[in-house]
Order: sequence, then structure tokens, then C-alpha cells
Amino acid sequence: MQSEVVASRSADPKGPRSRSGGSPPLDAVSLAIIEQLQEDGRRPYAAIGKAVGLSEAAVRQRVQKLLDQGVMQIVAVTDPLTVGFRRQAMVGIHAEGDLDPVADALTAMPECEYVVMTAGSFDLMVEVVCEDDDHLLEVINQRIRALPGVRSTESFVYLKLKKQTYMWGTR
Amino acid sequence: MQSEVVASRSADPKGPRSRSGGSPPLDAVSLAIIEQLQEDGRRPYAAIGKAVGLSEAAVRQRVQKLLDQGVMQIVAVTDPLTVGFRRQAMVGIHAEGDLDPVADALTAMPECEYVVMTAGSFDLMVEVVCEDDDHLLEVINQRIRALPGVRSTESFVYLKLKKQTYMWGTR
DNA sequence: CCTGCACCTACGAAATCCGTGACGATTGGA
DNA sequence: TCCAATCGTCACGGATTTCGTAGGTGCAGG
Repeated sequence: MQSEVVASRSADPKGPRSRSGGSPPLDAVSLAIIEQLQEDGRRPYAAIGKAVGLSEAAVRQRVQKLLDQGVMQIVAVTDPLTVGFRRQAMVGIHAEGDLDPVADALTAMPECEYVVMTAGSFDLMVEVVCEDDDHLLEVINQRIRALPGVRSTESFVYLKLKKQTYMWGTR
Repeated sequence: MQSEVVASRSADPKGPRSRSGGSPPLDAVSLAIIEQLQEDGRRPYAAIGKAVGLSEAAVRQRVQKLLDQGVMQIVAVTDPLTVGFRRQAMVGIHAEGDLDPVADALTAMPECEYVVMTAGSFDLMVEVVCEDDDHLLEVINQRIRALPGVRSTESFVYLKLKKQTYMWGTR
């Protein structure tokens, strides 16, 4: 009964400029569904439906589509320390030539959890997750710095992780 | 029927050096459960049980404990671009005095998704997620640089995110 | 020896998931 | 204007899963 999120479709015939990358057909209802699943990835479809004003089946189909499209994924995230990875670092990389092959090589390393091309004094930034100091040293000194195109690196070893959320859209 | 992960308890009376930070050991079976949920956070308990060699109820109780202890959480993660956040940056911060209050202030900002204290030429590193350039500029120039204790900052605007996984333990 | 504790299994009831068919609204073209 | 195609939603029943609870076992401490 409780309306609230009515008129979601008719309210927005064309979307507010779809000039973005390529796939932003995300209406307010889907956003609300994502917020629900960011609070609890296992929340039942019926409960989500009640919260966003949709039937269970509708929620289920939307969630399935969001997953298929790769817009979101539902996963377990863990505290690296508790699973045995005691050394982490952010590594800034200065490179020369085409950055793509370098980035691809970094992406292929399982220890690199996060690879991003940046503007600024670094060309690439990589988050490295390792078991101990020896492991970290090996990854940075033997593997990353050995890549062709890598000119130099600068490491920032993590002392304390203060915040880590996954709440885009939940603002 | 298929054994495989038998004798999980008796096999390891003390663990291979539990000199870790302080959290509990986390045995091989829980690790395997986490791996299953990292592939699909909604996988049914029975399916997980079959994969790791436990009953449905046992898996359910272990998962519940892992969630309660904060060892892991099951959440939806999204591609920031698709949800309308088009500018991201890593910000390195030079600070003076006690770092904790600075880190706490950063943590309180919803735009800061990731806050970590580091060793190296930066004292703190922060990942900022914003809607557009104006938003990013405001957060960095007006909010972060205005914090007491912040001496200077350096920004690395994201050009292309190449990799982002949540696969600790799945190596 | 026995008590307490942590962990696992077993099992029935309730809730959830999933496939399917139908209905209403919107779109594009004759 | 009208018609057909498409998309999103709802309704519903059966299979599956979840959930609470009761009972059994191995281990450490008294």
C-alpha cells in the first residue's frame, strides 16, 4: 500500500543527459535496491521489495539484471589482517612509454588488489596485499620494479587502516 | 560422502604460529567458506557445505559467527561510474602533530571511502569519491586542506581503474 | 571421573527462491 | 490513429533454502 516511490518511470523520460561513459540507466528504484544490498548482501528479496515499494519478483529480476550487467556484485569482503595478510602498501609508479601493458602486467599479479592509472606525479598507483615483510619486499623489488617500462617506484606501507567502506550510493 | 577436508580440527592443534595481531586463528574450513562467499555472496549454505565438507547448519553457524565477529561482511559493491560518481582521486597528506584526530576527521567525511595511515613521504592516504570536478575540488581544497594539522596535500586523479578485487584468501 | 564448553549433525516448520504466464504502459511504424 | 512489439511488473505454485532447536561428540580443567 504505502506508495512513496511512485511514478518512477514516467518521471524521467530521457534521463538527465546520458553523456556519460556508456551505461547509466540506473533509476532511483535500482539505486534504492543497491543501498539495501550494501547494508546486507543477503537480505531477502521480499524485504527489499517492501523497502523500495516493489514486488518480490520485480526486485529479483532487477537484482539479476544488475548482476548480469556488472553494475554490482554481491561478495564477502574480509579484514586482510584476520585472513593472514599482515603487510599492505600503496605503491606509486613512475613509468615510461605506453602505460597499458604495465598496468596489465600489474593486474595479472594476485598480490595487486587495486590498480589505477592516475594523473599527477605518479602514473600508476597499486595497492599490494602481502603475508609478511619478505613477501612485500619480493613483490615490490623483484616483480614490480622489474617490469619493462617501470622507471621508479615509491612505497607507502600501511600502518593503520582507519576506514574502508563500500557505500557508494548510500550517501 | 566425498571426504576431502576431513580431520580439520585434529590436524592442527596449535596452528602454524599464531603470533598474529590478536584476532582468532581462523582455520582452513572458515577460509574455504569465505572463498565460496567471495565468489557469490548469496550462495546457499547447503552448496557451501557440500564444497567444504560440512553440514548446512554448521556452515550457517560459522558464517553467522564470522559476521558477528566482524571478520567478514557480505555486501553489494558497485562500479562508482555507473552509480553517478565520475571523479575519484587518491590524496596523499602531509600532517603535523598527532595523526589520529586528522584521520578521524577524514573518516567522518562521506566522500572519503578509504583512509589509511602510512609510512613514507605521506602520513595519510585517502581515496575520495565524488560526483564531478566541482565536488572533488571542494572536498580537497575546502574540507581536507582546512583540517587542523594538515600541512599539505598531493592529489592523484583517477584516469582509469584497471583492477579492483576482493579476493583476499582466494589465492 | 565428571563438568563445561565448543562444535557438529539431524530434522521439521516457516520463509524464501525461482520459473512462468498474464496484464498494463510505452514506443515505433504503417 | 491504430496496431504490434517490447519492457516492466504482478501473481502464483512448487522446489529449495533458511532457521530454531534438540542431541551427540571431543577436549580441557577441576
